[in-house]
Amino acid sequence: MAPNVLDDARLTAIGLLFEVHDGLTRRLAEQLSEHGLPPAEFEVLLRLARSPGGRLRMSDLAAQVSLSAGGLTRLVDRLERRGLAERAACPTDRRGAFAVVTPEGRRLVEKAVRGHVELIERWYTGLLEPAELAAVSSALRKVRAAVHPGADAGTTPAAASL
Amino acid sequence: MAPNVLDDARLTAIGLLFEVHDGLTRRLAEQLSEHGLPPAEFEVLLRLARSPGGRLRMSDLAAQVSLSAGGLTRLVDRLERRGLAERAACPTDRRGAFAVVTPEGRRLVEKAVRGHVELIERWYTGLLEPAELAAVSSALRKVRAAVHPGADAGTTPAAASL
DNA sequence: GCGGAATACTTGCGCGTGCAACTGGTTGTA
DNA sequence: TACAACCAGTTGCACGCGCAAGTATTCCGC
Repeated sequence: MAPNVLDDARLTAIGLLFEVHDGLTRRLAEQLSEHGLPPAEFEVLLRLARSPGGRLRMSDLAAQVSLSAGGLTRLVDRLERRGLAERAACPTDRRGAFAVVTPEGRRLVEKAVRGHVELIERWYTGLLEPAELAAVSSALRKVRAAVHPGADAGTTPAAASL
Repeated sequence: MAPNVLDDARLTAIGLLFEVHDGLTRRLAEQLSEHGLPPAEFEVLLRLARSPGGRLRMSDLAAQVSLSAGGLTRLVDRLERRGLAERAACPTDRRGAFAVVTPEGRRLVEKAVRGHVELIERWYTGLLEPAELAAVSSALRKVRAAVHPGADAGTTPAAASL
């Protein structure tokens, strides 16, 4: 084991994080595709379904799901074509638009989310002791606060002023 | 807060993991692009540079970096065009091919990796107490073992027989 | 040692995404 | 009121990727 720059412990530390992410993504995507839902579309529907009025501003949604504005435009296009979401004008700002889940979209996420959560339990949360999981989450929360501002764009008025 | 299926704690637990991943990816990609390296190409070069002889079988490499065979073929094509890697025939199996880092490729990763590690320190490892980081890594190792078999394809002879 | 199944890589094709340019709407300044 | 800077969302374009089909080689049963 050469004390090489290429073998830095920090490199393997994020490597671990990334590999876990890939692995989980893969498993979860498989299950979601049984419902005809790519992961990104599932996440958008989920976030809409959780929001008051089932709606969110396009730009807030884009920030939450880490998608570019253009990417989100087309994603919502696809959802709209399938009748899972629709757009609504923003009364206070005529530039803006809301994305809104339709009842059908809501039914679909609620159906898909059950198996989804089961898989999370099987491949992630269930593999760890409760205390272990709590420790991981608390650590990740710190990191998220640093690297992913706007994770909760549009959820709290205060968040906008950060 | 409705005790809704959509607000399951496990959902927010992976959400956290995924958001951290996105955030880190974004920051790191920015730095790598200063060296003209997309993250996937950096990772491939890094893994090659760390391997004995600077070489790895295409299929092992694909498994390690979670890329499809086709995807890796083209990624190595790009590296080859830039003179950062090349292919070598496998003497024992004429179907197979090795990807090999060139000296120039090695110079580039070694140059890029310094800033890369600095950013990891700043946005991940440095944000956590040593014990905290150790706990996270130990937990993630368990998860990886479950969800990402083949994370070390081609590194140990035993791994091939799983 | 012959024929079929499995394996290692490559290629054609379609799709989702980011980036940059564009349209229309809003806010600030004088 | 007029003008400029800015902002929200959409569209054109190029690119990287997965999937499935194709080619070449190796492995296995008989």
